[in-house]
Amino acid sequence: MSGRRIPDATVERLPVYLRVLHDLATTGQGTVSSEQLAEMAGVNAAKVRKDLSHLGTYGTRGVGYDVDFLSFEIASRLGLASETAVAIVGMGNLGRALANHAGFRDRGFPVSNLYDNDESKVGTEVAGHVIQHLDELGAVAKADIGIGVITTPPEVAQDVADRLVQAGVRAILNFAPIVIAVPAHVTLRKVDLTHELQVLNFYQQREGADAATQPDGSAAWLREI
Amino acid sequence: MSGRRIPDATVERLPVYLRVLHDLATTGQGTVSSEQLAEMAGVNAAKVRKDLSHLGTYGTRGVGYDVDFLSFEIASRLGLASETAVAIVGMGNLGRALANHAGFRDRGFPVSNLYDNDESKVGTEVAGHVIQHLDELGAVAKADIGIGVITTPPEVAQDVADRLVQAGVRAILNFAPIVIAVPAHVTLRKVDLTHELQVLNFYQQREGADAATQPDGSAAWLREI
DNA sequence: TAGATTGTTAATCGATTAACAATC
DNA sequence: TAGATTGTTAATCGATTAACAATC
Repeated sequence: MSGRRIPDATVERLPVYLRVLHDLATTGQGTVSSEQLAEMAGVNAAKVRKDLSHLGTYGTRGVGYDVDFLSFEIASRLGLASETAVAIVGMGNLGRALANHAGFRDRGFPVSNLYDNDESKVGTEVAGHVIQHLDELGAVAKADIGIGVITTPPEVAQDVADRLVQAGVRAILNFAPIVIAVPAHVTLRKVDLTHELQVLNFYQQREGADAATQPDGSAAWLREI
Repeated sequence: MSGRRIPDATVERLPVYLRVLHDLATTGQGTVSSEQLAEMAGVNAAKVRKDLSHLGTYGTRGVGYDVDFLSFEIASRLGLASETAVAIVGMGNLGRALANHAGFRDRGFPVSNLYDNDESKVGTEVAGHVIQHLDELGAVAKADIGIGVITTPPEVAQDVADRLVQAGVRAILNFAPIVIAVPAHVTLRKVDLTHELQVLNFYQQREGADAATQPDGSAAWLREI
């Protein structure tokens, strides 16, 4: 059944499936089973079928899914039929790296505007774009920026978010390591690099602790005392 | 009750709480209620108390949590008592930006090694480190690298992951837009920038559709035909 | 027809949340 | 003691998974 509301957990996996389907299309494979798609996406087959069932009944029993057709349907659901312009605010190391990241343009997210509040940077070029002053953000027509990316220091991130919202931006990707607040109609996601390292650290350490735990539940290091 | 196993969802939030607690410590605030911590972390108070209850009973009824003490306990659980060295493989735009990212060192994750397979880059310096050839990865003693970061093109990401695992690295953060496989004892996380934009695009678009949906359930655009 | 594979059901598991007794 | 706030319970919700009838 092609239910109306797609679960959040499923939405998170759609880009992964799309990526795999593109790879399959490149190799010329015409159809794919949930089994193979699952294998390549790093999930299990039941989850793939359940996820896809939320989009519609696009598979053929006994055969699988048509790679191109499924690819198109997922892209449509993700709203990738048209390009979405991206503005990056904060031209430090990360901001410049993202501005130069070819993957954005290639995947339908061309970088259209770069901003900073540092006068020495304003007017210089990065990745073919002249850096504008943050104050010019309001001059952009509402529809011109689909997604705002924040790569500023945390101290100014909330202010930048406010300005983006004021300028009509309704989707924000925040790289600044701070919790920012936006109105309900704005979609916010964050990428916190240190956060990733800390969580990795936790599981790595726990894995080690588990490995050192004996069947009787006592930790190995206790024996070394 | 300080249960042994911390739920994944809680682990994901611990770094956020830690960040907030550090900010509070900086302002000199001695104790914090679950209410305030929740507000600052962007979650609800019941979730904060539930999360913290998995670590132990560190709060005081009627008072709240001691900022420094709780901060220390969370940091301990995340394994942040000692530093964890980070190696970055792939010295493109993103790799160089991460190498220069001061936030890593400041948070206990000093960048210790940089690698690339491009001979023209090997031997040059980035952020005070000489870039080494990928082939030298195996020469690193097991304990020297705590976390490997992959910022290569997707085509070589799996090979790089294999080499990191071979070199004894047990935690990997993958920025290459491809699903990579690692042995069970290795912890893997990924950051896919395009993925983030695609998911943002989905919700932004759906938000628009929701706004255009009338109370009776019909979409607004139907009326415009 | 026989084999393959989907789409869906239902059981299970984990996460969220409100409510409140415990207690500082 | 009275007010505040935790830690825990229990209800609810959403996600995962195995199993299998439907069907190509």
